[in-house]
Amino acid sequence: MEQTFYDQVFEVARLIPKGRVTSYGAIARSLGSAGSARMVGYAMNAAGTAHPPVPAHRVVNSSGLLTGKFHFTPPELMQELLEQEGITVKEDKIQNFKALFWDPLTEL
DNA sequence: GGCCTGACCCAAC
DNA sequence: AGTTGGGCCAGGC
Repeated sequence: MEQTFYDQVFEVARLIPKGRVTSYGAIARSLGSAGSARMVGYAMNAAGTAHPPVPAHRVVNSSGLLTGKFHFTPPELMQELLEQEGITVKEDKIQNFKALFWDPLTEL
C-alpha cells in the first residue's frame, strides 16, 4: 500500500481535533515536505472524494483565512462547519486563530 | 515523456 | 506596512 502524498495529507487532516485548525504549511512540514504547501492544498482538492471524508474545513492558510472556502459546496459551508465546532469566523477569517491553531509537529 | 496547473508560503522591494 | 514575485512538489493530460 504505497500511500501517496495525498493520503498522508488526508491522515493528518483527519487527526485535527474538533474545534481546532491548522495550516497547509504546517501539514507540509509535518510530512517533511516543507515548501510544498501548494501540494497540501492541491491534495485537499481530492478530500471530497477521499474516504473517509477529510475535514478540509479545519485546514486554512497560515493567516487563518479560509482560502479554500470557495471550493466548498456551497462556499459558505466551510464557515458554517467551523462555527459548528465553536470556532468564530469573520470575513472568512478565523478569529483567535493563534489559539485555535493545531500544529501536527507539536501536538502530534 | 514533457508541459501545465494548483485550496500556499516566504522574502524582498 | 502593503504589495509583488518567485519557488516548491506531485498529479493529470
